[in-house]
Formats: sequence, C-alpha cells, structure tokens
Amino acid sequence: MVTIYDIADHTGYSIATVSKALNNKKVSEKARRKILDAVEELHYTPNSSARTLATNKSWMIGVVFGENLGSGIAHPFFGQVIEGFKKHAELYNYDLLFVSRHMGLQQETYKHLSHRGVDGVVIVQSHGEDEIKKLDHMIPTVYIDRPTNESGTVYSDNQSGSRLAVNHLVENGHTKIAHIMGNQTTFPGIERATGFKKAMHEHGLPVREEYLVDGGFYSQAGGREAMIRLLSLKDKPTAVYVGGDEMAIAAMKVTKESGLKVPEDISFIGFDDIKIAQHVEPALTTIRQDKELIGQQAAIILLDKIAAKDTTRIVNKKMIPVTLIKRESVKRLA
Amino acid sequence: MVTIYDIADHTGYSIATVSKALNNKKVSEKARRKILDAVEELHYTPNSSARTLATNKSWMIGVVFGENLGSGIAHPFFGQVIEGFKKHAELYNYDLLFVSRHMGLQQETYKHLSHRGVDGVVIVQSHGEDEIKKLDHMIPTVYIDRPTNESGTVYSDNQSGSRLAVNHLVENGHTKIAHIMGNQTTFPGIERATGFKKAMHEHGLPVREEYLVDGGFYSQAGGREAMIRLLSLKDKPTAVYVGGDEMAIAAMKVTKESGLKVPEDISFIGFDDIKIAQHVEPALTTIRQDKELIGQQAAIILLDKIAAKDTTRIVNKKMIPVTLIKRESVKRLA
DNA sequence: TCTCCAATCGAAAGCGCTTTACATGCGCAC
DNA sequence: GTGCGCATGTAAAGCGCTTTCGATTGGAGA
Repeated sequence: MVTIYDIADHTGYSIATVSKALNNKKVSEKARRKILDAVEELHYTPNSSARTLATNKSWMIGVVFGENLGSGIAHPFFGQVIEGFKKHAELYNYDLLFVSRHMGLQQETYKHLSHRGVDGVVIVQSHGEDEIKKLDHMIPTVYIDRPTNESGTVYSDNQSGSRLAVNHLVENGHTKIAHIMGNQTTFPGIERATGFKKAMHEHGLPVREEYLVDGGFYSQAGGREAMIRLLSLKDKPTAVYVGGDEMAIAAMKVTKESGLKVPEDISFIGFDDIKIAQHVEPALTTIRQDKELIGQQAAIILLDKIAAKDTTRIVNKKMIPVTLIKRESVKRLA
Repeated sequence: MVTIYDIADHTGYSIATVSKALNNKKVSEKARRKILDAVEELHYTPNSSARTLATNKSWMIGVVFGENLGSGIAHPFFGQVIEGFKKHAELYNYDLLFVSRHMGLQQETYKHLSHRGVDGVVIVQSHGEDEIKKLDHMIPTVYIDRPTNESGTVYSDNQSGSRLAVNHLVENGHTKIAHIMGNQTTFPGIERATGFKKAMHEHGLPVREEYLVDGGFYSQAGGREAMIRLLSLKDKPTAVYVGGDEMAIAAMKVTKESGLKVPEDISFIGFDDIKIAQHVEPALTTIRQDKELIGQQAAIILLDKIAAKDTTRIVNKKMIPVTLIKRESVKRLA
C-alpha cells in the first residue's frame, strides 16, 4: 500500500505538505504539481479510514430498513425511494452504507451505526420501533414515511391522497364507498383512513362501520383477506379505496375470482402507484406517490442537517404532494 | 466520544487489556467482567475506522451497479439479487457499501473502492466496462450475470432456459417461433440467443433471419420496437420467445394493441420472472431466474475468497438452474 | 525457603492521515 | 547593511485501536 509517506519520500516534501496539496490547502504551485505527479506515478490512493479517524467525518450515510419490510432493498416502494435518495446523496460524494439488522434489536442497530461513524442516517419504515429515536441525539437523522417530533421527516400528503380518491369516486357517481385500510399503527395507514373519513364527511356521505376493513401491512395476502370480508357483505360497496397498491391488486383479483366484474361491479382505487399497477387488468387507478422526490427531499434534509451540525433541534417535515392517476379500475355509475 | 482509554481509566487496566477483553483474546475472567461492565456503564462504542486502520479489515463489501442499469437499486431483477446477497453477507457481519458512481469512469470507481478499503466487491451488470477488471487484482471480486476469466461469477443457466422455452413452445405445436433478443453485447443476451438457436436445431426447426430481432437493453421500449418489427412481417410467427420479461410485457401489449389476441394469435414466453409477470394479462409464461439464490451464491463465493485471502486466482463460476413457469401466455396450437 | 514456570498484564510502536504551531528563507523598504 | 513581513514548508501530536514482546506476579514443586 502506498501512503503519503511514499509520496513525501519521492518528492522530497514532508507528509504535511503532501496532505495539504491533496486537500487543496495552500501550497506553492510547484509543490502541488510535483506531488500530484508523484500521486499519479505511484498510484497512490488515500485511505479513508485514516482520514475518517483524523477528521471524524466518514462521508457515509447509514440506511436502515424497518424490520417489517420483508423485501428490504427490493421493496417496490421503498426501493425506489432509496434510489432517489442515493442519486442526490451521490452528488455530494456520500456513499450509502446498508447496515445489517440481523442483530435484531434496534438498540443494536443504533450502536452499530455509531460504531460505523456514519455522518447521517436515513430510516425507512412506517411504524413502531421507537427505540431508534435515541439515534437522533447522536447522529443527524431523517425518517421516511414516519412522523417524529425530534427530527427531519418526509412523507406523502396522505390525507389529500384520500380526498383525491374519494372525490374521483364521488364524481363518478359512487356513494357506497369502502376503504381497505393499512395497519392502523402505521402512519400512512392512519392518515389515509383519516383522510378518507374526512372526505366522506365533506361529501355528506356516511362512513359505514362494515365498509372499513383492516388490510394489515400492505401485503397482497392482507388485501385479499380484507376484500373477502367486503365481498361477504349483503350490501356490497360499489367502490373501494384501498390504502396500498399491493393490497388493491389482490383485492381486485379476489373479486374477479368471485365472479364479479372489475370495474363494472366494483371500482377500485389504490395508493402508491407501484410499477405493477399499470400492468394489471384492469389497469389500476391509483394515487401516485412521487418516490424519487421523496427520496431526494429526504437527502436534502439530511445533508442540510449534517452541514449545519444541527444541534438546534430544528424539526423539518416535508409533505410531498400526490397525484391521481386515472386508469381503468374506476367505472362511472349509471 | 468514549474510547478504550476511558474504559482503561475506569477499570484500572491498560488499553491493551481492554482491547483484548473486547476481542475475546486471553484475559482473566475477572478483568473481562470488570471491563465489560465498564463498557456497559460508559456506553462505549468501538470506532470502526480506528479498528479498520489497525487491522486492515473493514467488514464492508462494495456494491457496484453497472451504468446501464438506469434504475439502480430499484431494478426489478438486480434489486432482488442484491437483497439475496445482503441476507447472506449479513450473517457474517458484513455491511454493504453502495458507492456512488457519478464520477463516471470505472477507473474512478475502482479507485474509490480501494480508497474505501472494502474487503470485497460485488459487481452487478451484464456487459462492457472491462476497465473494472483491474479491481480484481486488488480486491476479491464477484460478478453477477457476467462471465470473466479472472474471478468469481454467478449467472443463470441461460442456454437451458432457452431450451426450456423452445421445448415448451414446440410441445404446444409451435414451429414458427421468433426470438426477441437482449442486446448482443450482453452476456445473457448472447447466451439466450445461442440457446435458442441450438434448441431450434435440436427440433429440426429453421431459425429464420427475420424472426431474430434485437430488443436492446431489456427495456419495455426496446421490446415494443422489436415486436413491431415482427408484427410487420407478412408471415408472422405464432410464438415468440422474449429474452427478458420487461421486453415480453411490452411485446404482448403492442400485439394486443395491433388487434391480435394473446395467446390465441401469438404466444409469448419471457425470461426472468419479475414480479409483474404474474400480474399482466394474460399472465406471462416465463423462465424464472432464482434471484435470491443467485445473490446468495455470489455472497458465498465472495466470502470464501475473502477468507482465503485468495491469491491462487481460482476461477469460480456458478451456474444457477432456471425453471419454466407456466402461466397463460402460451396457447396450444390446434 | 528458594526456584522456576505459566499465566496475566502493560508499554510502546504502528496503522495512514490531518492540523496546529512554529521555523525557515525570501524579497523588500529603509 | 539591517530589519521586517510574508509566503512556504515542517515537526510533532493526535485520531482510536491492535498487537508484539517483554515485565510482573503468583503459585507449585523441591
């Protein structure tokens, strides 16, 4: 391994001067030139551990996926969010460190992150595990899809999304509208359900108890179960607003299996606009979350925090607008 | 920041003893106990940079996505592969470092990786960019979906996949079979096309020039273009084997748009079995690559290399079996 | 009681880099 | 010729940890 000592020997300068030349500090042009030439010639590569040790700055950002996200990196929603985050962070020369979480306890994850000396942390999850809050006292942190009063966070405007969905349904003549909710301990689940109820009230529509079913943690299995419950009702809804595309897709599927037609008999609106949404039959009308933008904004918040050595405990929340994507799963009622 | 010096002061032992206790080296039970207690009490967290500097071992594995993979982490195929890789690497306490590649040149990526001192590198891409080979002389490396004579690599048994596809089509009475190829500078593209030709020959079927079209880099746009060319033929194929699901989905879509029925008029088989495949209409019959397994096997190879300080230049290639997933996009010819 | 050995611990060097505080040498004005 | 200030370079300490090798200790055996 070639070090600055080798460069120093080779050029006749001291290691201090070499270090300065490499860091664009003040040295004569002549020295800089000679040193840079030697760097080239000897194939010198700086050692980031040594630098981190000396400067206490790692240029790494830790990425933590919540345990409930089984698919991790490959998650259809959060994967894209992280990609958006990464693109922005890269511009500022940060690398992303995906830490392992098999140690189980969040407590351990938090220790691990500080062990690694990351400059900041982005946490991707939607519920529970408050233990990790401790992190924030130590390392700049930004949360995605999860509110917090201690830190930065970015999430979609879930309530407006619900309103968009209900409005669209009402405009198409629907009044018997059900809602398959995401788990009610998750932030998006709660917000979307709340928005749904508000929007129904705004239209003077009743929120019927039996039209409000829990679909669990946004999986197809959960969506399927919830829809089955809805289908077993004597007085079925004519439209259902589903708080997640995966659930919505499963819900559509099971209603088709039951012999009903989508959207002729029952209309559907999802939430997320994951890639699959446009490919199912009928193509799913849904509320699109801007995943790239969410990731990017999270990166912006985090980098700001890092730069500011933010000890001021500023709480920064960003709500990202959502849009209605009209496709084929909603039918106008005669 | 609390260091081993603090622990040493607090317990009365030297930093050497503290270090040993923390690393399960030989110290008395009494010392170990006192030290571990102090660690707990003072909330000591080791500093990985210092340790890496001293041991020359970072416990990080660098992850590099090829530039041609626009979607990066969110890629429907490679995202899952990396997730499989991660799961295995985690078991051995490695963290994954996704390095930024905006610096452009592979040359730079390679420097960056050695700058970071990662213990190993996994490269995810399917073509070109040979510059990165240099890496392998420095850092243990494993490639995914890309052959190399210098290193470890894992990929699916593409040729067998093609055979599976062709056999299935032939069994269903098809003889006029076209192939939309992945770009012929990519390894999977070449292999699948080769396998296709071989299989056709085995069945005594001609490989017609105009039935072999290039779909480019596995995108929907490319698949669409290629299919349009096939549809413009006077003598159309009755089945097309598409070297990638994204392309296949687009191809099916455009033939439906053209007024033809799938699979009644034209049957389709894809390759990959990405998540969307089962949701399109008709559900796509395809050759499934075992993404988790590919990732896991890549991790196994890499960790072996790292452990062996492999200077023996062993070339380790693993070919992962593929399976035919029958769904609805292939129709038996009358 | 004395010797000797094994077990246990610690001093110190070193990993590669940054940074402060100071030394050196130069040109310039007087 | 003297003195001054400035530009440039360097010595050395320090970041937190590992590891070698020698010092110390306690106890077993004679």
